[in-house]
Amino acid sequence: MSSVMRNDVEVSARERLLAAADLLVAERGPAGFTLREAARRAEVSHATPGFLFGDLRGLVTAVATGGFERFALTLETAESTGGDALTRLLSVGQAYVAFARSEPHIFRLMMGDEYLDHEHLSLTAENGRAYGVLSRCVKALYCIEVETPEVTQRILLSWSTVHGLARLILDGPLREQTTQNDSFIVSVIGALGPSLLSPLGDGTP
Amino acid sequence: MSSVMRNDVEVSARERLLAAADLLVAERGPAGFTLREAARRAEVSHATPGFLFGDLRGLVTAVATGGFERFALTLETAESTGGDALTRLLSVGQAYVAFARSEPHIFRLMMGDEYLDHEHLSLTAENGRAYGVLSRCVKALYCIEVETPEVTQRILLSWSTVHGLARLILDGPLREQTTQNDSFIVSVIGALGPSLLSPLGDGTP
DNA sequence: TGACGTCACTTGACATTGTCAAGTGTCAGC
DNA sequence: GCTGACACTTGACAATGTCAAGTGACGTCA
Repeated sequence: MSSVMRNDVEVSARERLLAAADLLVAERGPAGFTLREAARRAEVSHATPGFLFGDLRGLVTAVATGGFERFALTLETAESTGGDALTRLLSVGQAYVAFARSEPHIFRLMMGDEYLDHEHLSLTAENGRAYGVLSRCVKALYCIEVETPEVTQRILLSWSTVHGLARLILDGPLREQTTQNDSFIVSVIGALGPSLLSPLGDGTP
Repeated sequence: MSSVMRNDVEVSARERLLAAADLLVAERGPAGFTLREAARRAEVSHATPGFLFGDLRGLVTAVATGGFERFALTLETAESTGGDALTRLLSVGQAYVAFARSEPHIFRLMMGDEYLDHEHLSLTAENGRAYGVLSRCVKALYCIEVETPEVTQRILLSWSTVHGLARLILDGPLREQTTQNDSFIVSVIGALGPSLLSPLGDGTP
């Protein structure tokens, strides 16, 4: 029996591994992550991660799943802060970038194709929740219920912009700039306004 | 002597390694890349990559440098195709996404923070060339010579959008969709038009 | 009560990897 | 002919992911 008492509750190897892996990814990033180091921190034998999660991708995918959960929650919270449709959409965009900045390695892991097991992780479903938030905000913007191709275009425009901004900030190009303060981010996202407010049908002549 | 004749010219171990590494990254991606496999393909000993490029990051960084060169060339070509300022900017945006789609692994490597040796690679300089293209296009849009903060905001808006679109297509979220055809990409990038054409000063009240 | 089986791991082993020290052969210059 | 630099190669090491086999606690049924 290798389960351990912590705060008077028995914590399974699985839970300890997941917690250790989460911390390890947050510290070193997906590339520096190691099954054996996770095992060491969780105080289990070196083969336990493989036994419990199948393989490296299995554990990493489990970590990503937790990230998606927090991510969706963050966006949904931002969505519910009120204001008009555009305000809410911009809030969600800021929350998107803020999440990426607060958990850079986890975000990279979630959005990177290389480490995840796409068979096991229902990536579309997980992203679906984030997409749903954006979709609702954009539809509210046009007081429309269904997602026409033109609405999809606007959703993807918003998604691309905030996603790109997040990645540029994380992955170098915008890393060192003083541009990382919030007002800069708000400004760039806000510049999307005219495109979002232009009548549907523009841009697709 | 381990240099090899190919087409009557002597090819150094360095060149063969670089070519092999390039191909290997293109095939397997940065995560699947291995020094020893590159050495095998280049028909040099297993320690040669380390000897010539310092370490893993050294060789990977060299591969990325070649990618940046092709990337900048692609954007500059798109810029020079003529048309008005907005047309040129949208062309550059499409070229940006097209490059990412044509060399997905190399693009991921170039834009990923994890594998590159930022000390050795003048990333800012390399990105500077791509940034320069965008900057010129946006400044032309407003018939302006200097890059004011408001212009910077528009440049970053454009950059974020095309970069985000590229990554969403590469890294999952938009992967399976039929949305990958060119007209879809053109449409999303084109939707940026109203924001870009709105007078400077909008969005920053 | 005791044999049996299952669950949740652990132990041990293996091939593969990045890296480093030391060796080797070739060639230019004196 | 000798020396030293150059451009690698050889050999070794610790670390990693993965897999087969072992282990011991626990529930179940005879």
